[in-house]
Amino acid sequence: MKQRSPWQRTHTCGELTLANKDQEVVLNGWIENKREHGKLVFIDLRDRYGITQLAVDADTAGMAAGTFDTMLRLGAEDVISVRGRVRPRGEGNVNKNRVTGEIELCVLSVTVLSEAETPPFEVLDKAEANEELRMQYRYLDLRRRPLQEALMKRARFVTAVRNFLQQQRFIDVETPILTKSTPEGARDYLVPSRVHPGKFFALPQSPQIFKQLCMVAGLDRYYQIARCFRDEDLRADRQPEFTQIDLEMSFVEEHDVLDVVEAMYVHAMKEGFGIDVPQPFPRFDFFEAMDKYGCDKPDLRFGMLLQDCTELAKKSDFKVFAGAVAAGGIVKGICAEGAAEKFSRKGIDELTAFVTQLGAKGLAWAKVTAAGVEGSIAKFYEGDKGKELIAHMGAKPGDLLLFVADQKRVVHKALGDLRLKVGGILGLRDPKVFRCCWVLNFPMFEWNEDKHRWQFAHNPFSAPVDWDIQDFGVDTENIRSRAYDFVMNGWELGSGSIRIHRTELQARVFEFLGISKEHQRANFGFLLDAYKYGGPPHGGIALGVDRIVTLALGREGIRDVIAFPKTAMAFDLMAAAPGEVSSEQMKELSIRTAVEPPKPPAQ
RNA sequence: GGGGACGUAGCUCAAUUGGUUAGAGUACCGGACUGUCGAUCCGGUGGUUGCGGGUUCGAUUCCCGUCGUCCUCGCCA
Repeated sequence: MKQRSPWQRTHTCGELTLANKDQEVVLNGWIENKREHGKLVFIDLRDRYGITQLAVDADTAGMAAGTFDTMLRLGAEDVISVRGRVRPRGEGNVNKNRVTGEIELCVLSVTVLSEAETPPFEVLDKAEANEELRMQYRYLDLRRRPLQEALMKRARFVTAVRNFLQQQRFIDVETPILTKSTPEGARDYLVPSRVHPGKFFALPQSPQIFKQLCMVAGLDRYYQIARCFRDEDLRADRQPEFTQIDLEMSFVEEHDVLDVVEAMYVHAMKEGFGIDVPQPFPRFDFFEAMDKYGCDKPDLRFGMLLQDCTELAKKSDFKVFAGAVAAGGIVKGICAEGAAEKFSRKGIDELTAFVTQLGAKGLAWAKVTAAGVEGSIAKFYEGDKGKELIAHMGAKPGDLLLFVADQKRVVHKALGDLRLKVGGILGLRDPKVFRCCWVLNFPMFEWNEDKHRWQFAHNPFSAPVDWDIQDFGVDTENIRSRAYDFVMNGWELGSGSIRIHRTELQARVFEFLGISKEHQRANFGFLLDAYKYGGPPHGGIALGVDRIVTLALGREGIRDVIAFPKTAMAFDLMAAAPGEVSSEQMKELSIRTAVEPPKPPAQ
């Protein structure tokens, strides 16, 4: 039999029920709450598994001397071991909100394992303290059930992913954390090398190159729950270090990757969170997604698709419409079902302000009635013209029609965001509903206005749809890459591609992007070299674990699902990191800071 | 780097558009209480109003700077 010290628990705080009636048990945990009634005291004892009520009755036969007084003295967050007898609570005293609510532990003795100072905030299920304080005392915040639940479900999800991939013959491979700076992309976190004075490692922005090298190595299927580091400014959905499900497969085409990931995702969502994600995930061509949803990450929880009205607008008397078309633009509209009476004149003004902020010149609108349309564009759409518009939009009385006329880019941005906003107002974006999709064939390059040159849209290793393409300079904006995104509820959760696996093509992409031969050699030489020795066709994807868990649990931001997150200024309030280091350490690393040491306060 | 919001008791907030001794709930401390479950009742301790400067007879309140937190744009292949 396993050895157990007298103070060690026989059960957790979440498992005792009527089945344990009359048993003598030992529980360990934190005091959550105490309710005194003179000679009777109730204490809620908490551990990860639940809460059990302790009843300390001064008149209990066989109670160890001093137990009652000790219990009276103890308070919130003290850590104790209690020995007692399980007893039913009796009629009218059952707490149905708790698994252990039908019993209580009649305390016979107590051992104080650790006394706690009054905590800086109360450890309650509901977070009442502000985030700054909660991050500073993260270990206290993590005692709260919602946070523990997030960590447990996250762990279950990740385990399900591992099990699935392992079964699909993927190999979990660890790639370096100390690696090489990549010239493009996000800013790197750098680590100075002691033995190579003046030289620096970079923390990986992703294991991208290494996983491709795993393919060249013949591992065939690689995966890793990988930590990635990017030194960019943060957001609610962004941390300087974050976790990806990173995978790569050899001898595959898009559908092979998508099929595996889709099956993995459905499995892990069910195992981790009990969420049923409906399949199959629709697969959109990039331009199809843009046309229908105005963005490359469609929220499929509701319809309200963008509908092209350019042809109708062409012959319109409404100068805003006709004018936009004449200027080479387009006109599109959305139909918000039954929304006519939900938006007052003021409400529509707010929507107008919203799209104006996004670059649109205005918002044309019409409420559909039995007789036709009324609203800002009604006088241009009287009689048959109005009927034609209604028919074109597939609208019925009570619907609200919203239109934007401008250059395509502006229309898609404004109407795409407006669709989300109106959908939100109408309650069509239920956080408990989950709809996934794929978006394929992204443009290979995008124009960088500031740097005045083309840059890759996904990553420089994504293959073009046309393997034999000779000149990237011709019709550049229409060159498509074999890149794809994984999207759920309007959030981009993953991104990947079929890669280039030939030296020559990879070199030409780099060349087109203005990365010199020397630069290529210095930064990607080992990848280009690797391809010389036989690189298999391959492709993969990386999914953002933090975002997936956040969305699945309906939390506000990814900080809620990360054990020890950093602030918006990338600062760890608990550890006070980053911090200063000694001059000896600096000297050893051959580095000097350009920051003036803080002046000592004036005497 | 830009914009916005916030910073008052351990915690969450209030304080009359600049005016008496900065209040409440909760936590904490003391007391009462044998069926509570965010127990209840009575009493009490607790404040550099983030920090620095300015305007004013007088600043939690107005102004400038600074620090911190959050949101957001840029940025994030």
